[in-house]
Amino acid sequence: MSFVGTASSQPVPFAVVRAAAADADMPAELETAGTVCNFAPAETIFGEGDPIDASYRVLSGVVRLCRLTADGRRQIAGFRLPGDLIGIEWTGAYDMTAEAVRNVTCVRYSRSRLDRLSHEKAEVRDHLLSHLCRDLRSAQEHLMTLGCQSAIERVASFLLQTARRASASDGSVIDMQLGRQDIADYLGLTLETVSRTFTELAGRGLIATPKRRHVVIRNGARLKAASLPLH
Amino acid sequence: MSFVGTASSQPVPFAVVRAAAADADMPAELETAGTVCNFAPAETIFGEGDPIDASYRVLSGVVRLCRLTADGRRQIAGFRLPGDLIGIEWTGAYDMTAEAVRNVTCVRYSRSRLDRLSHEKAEVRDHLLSHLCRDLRSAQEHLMTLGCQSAIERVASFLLQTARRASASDGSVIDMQLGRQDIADYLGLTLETVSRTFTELAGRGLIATPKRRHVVIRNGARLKAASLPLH
DNA sequence: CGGCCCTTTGATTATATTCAACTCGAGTGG
DNA sequence: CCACTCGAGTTGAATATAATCAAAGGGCCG
Repeated sequence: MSFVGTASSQPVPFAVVRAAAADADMPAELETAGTVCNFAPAETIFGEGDPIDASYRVLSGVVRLCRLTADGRRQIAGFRLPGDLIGIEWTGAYDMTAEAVRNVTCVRYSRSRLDRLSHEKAEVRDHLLSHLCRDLRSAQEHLMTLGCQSAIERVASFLLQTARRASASDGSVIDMQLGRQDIADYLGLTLETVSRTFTELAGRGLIATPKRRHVVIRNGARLKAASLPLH
Repeated sequence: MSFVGTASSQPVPFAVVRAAAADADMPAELETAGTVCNFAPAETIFGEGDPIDASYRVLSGVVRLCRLTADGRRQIAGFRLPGDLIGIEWTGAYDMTAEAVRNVTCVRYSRSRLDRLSHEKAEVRDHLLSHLCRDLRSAQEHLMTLGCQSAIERVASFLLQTARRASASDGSVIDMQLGRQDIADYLGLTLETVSRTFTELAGRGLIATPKRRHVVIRNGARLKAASLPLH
């Protein structure tokens, strides 16, 4: 099977998209403050329970936020893309572990500096607040997925969400960087079930999987029908 | 079977507890502002998608926050107890439906007034912010439940969480007001599965169900072992 | 006391998990 | 440049878990 014909030849860089949009409402104070730092694949940016000494803004790559259980089960609460802020919780300790999925670049804001900025500049405070609200909203959306949807619906919703965040349209190749296990832990499924579901969706012609960690939405409308219409 | 001997004779009023604690850090401005209003069982306080014209503080009773899918599936995002604030999202419309589980009393704050208060008084703003953080944290906890736990673990965790919120200790009767369907929709299970799990836990002697919507934790330690140790 | 709704229980089925084998492909070193 | 190797992904068969369908029991309300 071949999708070279219809698929655009340049993969949509899932991990670099949205930076422009997010930067648009980024206060100048945050734009200039902070230090750039890099993380290798699977490297920990901060760990659950660690005292909060810094917050980060993602510049490139994908970050996974996750929690582990005592017996090793993992739940990924979400993926953060360029433009997103992580580690801005107001408690004393991080309540999630943040890990680089593959190579990641961030801007690091020291806690004290961010506190001062958000205290002095209403613009910064509002920006952090709106991020917090976005996180809450996305967690609630995620709850619907985990509580109400079947495997196919979960994967279909996830792919649509991914395509939307990447501003990808039908036919564009999305480089989502994520392996099957990451997707499984995000969706509350096993990696085998995710794999089978990809195969099933590809068989129906709704998507294509040209190469590892890449995906093409071939029929967004039908994919949407396969996902759960939330309202 | 009888638990009258060990169970305290007065049910712990799950729905009235915590008011004292929550009120402790309640800004005086919020304490005095607003109008009291009542809701009958199953009555809608506000609906998902409605324009936000007011926020509420629960005085008594239990409120469920939920979302429906197009085909009628329901996910309950959480239950709100006295002292909790609902409808404080910063978007233009409510993103949840809030319904009274049984009789509920609330204080209603008009949107414009709350906006003004939070703008003028840092104390009020911080209070709203801390509530928002609490909501986010509880949503993330909920994600672990829905993504990682088995039916028994979910019910056990839920009961422990309920007991903690009610400040109930082993042996006290907790009036949780919730029916099996509400618990099921919160935990992402069916009501039959919830019922069977209650039966199972009661059979093991971990809990007792003296009457409808009441529950007694008989062995909190073993119940905790049956729930998922989150870390 | 009667009716209704909530809850429990049972039997069967659907769905996803588990365990296992195999395939593919990307990256590596000869 | 090609062969090799290892990790990621796919596929299959058997199993476990919860959902579904159905019926009966019990408590709370009038």
